[in-house]
Amino acid sequence: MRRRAGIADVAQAAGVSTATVSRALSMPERVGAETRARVLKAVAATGYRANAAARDLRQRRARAVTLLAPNLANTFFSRIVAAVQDVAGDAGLTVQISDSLVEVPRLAGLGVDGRSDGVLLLDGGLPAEMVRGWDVPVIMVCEWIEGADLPGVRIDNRAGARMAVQHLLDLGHRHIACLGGPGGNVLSRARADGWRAALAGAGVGHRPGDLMPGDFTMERGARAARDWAAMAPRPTAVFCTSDESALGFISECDRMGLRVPDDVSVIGFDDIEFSDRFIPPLTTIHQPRAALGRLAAERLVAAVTAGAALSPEQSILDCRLQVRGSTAPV
Amino acid sequence: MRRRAGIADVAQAAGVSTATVSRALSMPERVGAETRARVLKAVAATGYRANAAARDLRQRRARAVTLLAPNLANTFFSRIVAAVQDVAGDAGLTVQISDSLVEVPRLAGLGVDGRSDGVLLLDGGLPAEMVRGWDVPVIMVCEWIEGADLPGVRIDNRAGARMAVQHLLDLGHRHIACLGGPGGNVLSRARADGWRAALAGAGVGHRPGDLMPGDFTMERGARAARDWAAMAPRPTAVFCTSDESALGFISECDRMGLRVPDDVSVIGFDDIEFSDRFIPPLTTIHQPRAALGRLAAERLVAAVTAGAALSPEQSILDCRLQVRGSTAPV
DNA sequence: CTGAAAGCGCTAACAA
DNA sequence: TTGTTAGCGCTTTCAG
Repeated sequence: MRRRAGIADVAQAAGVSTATVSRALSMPERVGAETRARVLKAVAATGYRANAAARDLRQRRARAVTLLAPNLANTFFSRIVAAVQDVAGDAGLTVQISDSLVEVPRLAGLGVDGRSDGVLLLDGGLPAEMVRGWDVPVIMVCEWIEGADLPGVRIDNRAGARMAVQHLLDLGHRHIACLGGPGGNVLSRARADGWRAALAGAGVGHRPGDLMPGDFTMERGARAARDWAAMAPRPTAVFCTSDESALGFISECDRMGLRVPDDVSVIGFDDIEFSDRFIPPLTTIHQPRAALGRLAAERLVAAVTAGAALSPEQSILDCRLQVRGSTAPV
Repeated sequence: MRRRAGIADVAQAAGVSTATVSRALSMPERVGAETRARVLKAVAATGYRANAAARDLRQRRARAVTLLAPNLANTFFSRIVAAVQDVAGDAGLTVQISDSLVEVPRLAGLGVDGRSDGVLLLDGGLPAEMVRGWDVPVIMVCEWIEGADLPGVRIDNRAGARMAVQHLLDLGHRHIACLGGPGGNVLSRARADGWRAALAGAGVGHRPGDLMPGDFTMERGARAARDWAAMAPRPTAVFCTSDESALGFISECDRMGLRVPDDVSVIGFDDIEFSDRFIPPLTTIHQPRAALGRLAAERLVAAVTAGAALSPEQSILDCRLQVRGSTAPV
């Protein structure tokens, strides 16, 4: 296959300068109609396609944004990724994905190597000073970094957790366990706080063992179910800080011959795809993932295309209680 | 914030030429020890970081691969995406994601705009001539394009489907429906073929209505369950060509007061995360998604870094029957 | 071992 | 309206 045509080939074929070709393609109105036609014909004849990398270098921008998340395999992220891709794609920006769990040196270069115009950060666990070292705009999605006050898009996790626990209280439960998330994670903390606050608000106590360690995964949820079954007295309800762990919990209950919600009420957090179709359907806090991804992408794209800084505000989207079949009165 | 240091700034600070700085950084052994030290000091002092975009342009490569899939929101893809990211990242390549469902013109530019060195294509529905028009290597993952014989990595879907149906036959089922996938999709066809072949091999017949239209989604699976319930006689087992649709099917059976596997055996295809923890756990054909993504990425990365063409072979990975609780003897 | 100079392929001032 | 001329920031001959 012969070498791909460059702008010079087109210019020659059309009998004009390369500058004219460039203009005919990117600002057609500033070129004579007849010239433009000649150029377009030459483009068609040569099969010319502009080299985006060269244009980007010249214009000192990358026309790309980076999505940085821990564990891309997590299905929680997929909807967000899709929404981001959608918005960015419509704006003519490429989306690059990266794993935030790789070594810091590799990450540090990300925001400064000229290959990305902005970052969507879904991991609140990165060192604030590293993120500050990037010289492209950064927006946090879902999570946030304590003390680095970056622009962000998220829900009020603490309030969501309170709603969840309040729902259980409303059903008459008075012994409510909480299955936590990964240690150190901001969401884990906020949601566990909400659990505590709801109980305190209702004057209901809890024992040390009622806050069960977790990590948002199904396997860990299953393990928690076994631990729960061994407790005496058993909590009559459990607030799982993620849907995945709730699903794992329920599944393991089933394997132990215990029924949800008859033997224990279970509520989750996130409202992932499968929750609605689980058996029983999972009562949970709905987190609008597509909207979160979309809004974050829109804010970032706006900043990037305007060449402006991101406004530092936090966009807080609503979450809501989605009552389904996994919770019942005591 | 002051302007980011360029290679010229470093050169000046170190009292050497830009060429030497470049060499000190990328081929340290070809520079005098003392000079190298001076350069590194200057790098540290200026906070210099090479502009990757400029390097890439000069070297005429993008150090990036593109992952092109329909509907990134589909959880089926997440594991593959993660595996690809992992392999590519380790090789120093960026992963760009794109939606294969956007308009053809936008897609056509993808493989020729100099911003990507290769494509992982997860959509068998793209026009072959467009893909042929790309001038970077392309590897198909999971799906394939009829008639364009591109390198690929996948399982034998027809054989997998046969295994699934054979399992039902072995359990004594003689009236086995098939819930299909999206029309025109290569996987739909291959899996439905496998269903037909297995039945034929066992001398078991099927009626026209036994091949139910589907699209791999849970909602459609649920709808199929209602259709199935209305059939007379009802098939005693159904082979769903995707796990998602199987889960939707089972869930809807539950809502109708019917039990799986007591009232109907259900088998899926893919073995997604949730299948193992569904109630009942889903019997299915395990498709090694991480391995598929990993191998495809490895092949592509090898070709890209060697600057060589991809060998045209199809890598066929093993799939296997994973028996769980959603199937039972008649 | 090091430096000067020529680009990668394109766009943006500036003139004409 | 069009062409000329410089670069974007780096790497890579080619000399020295």
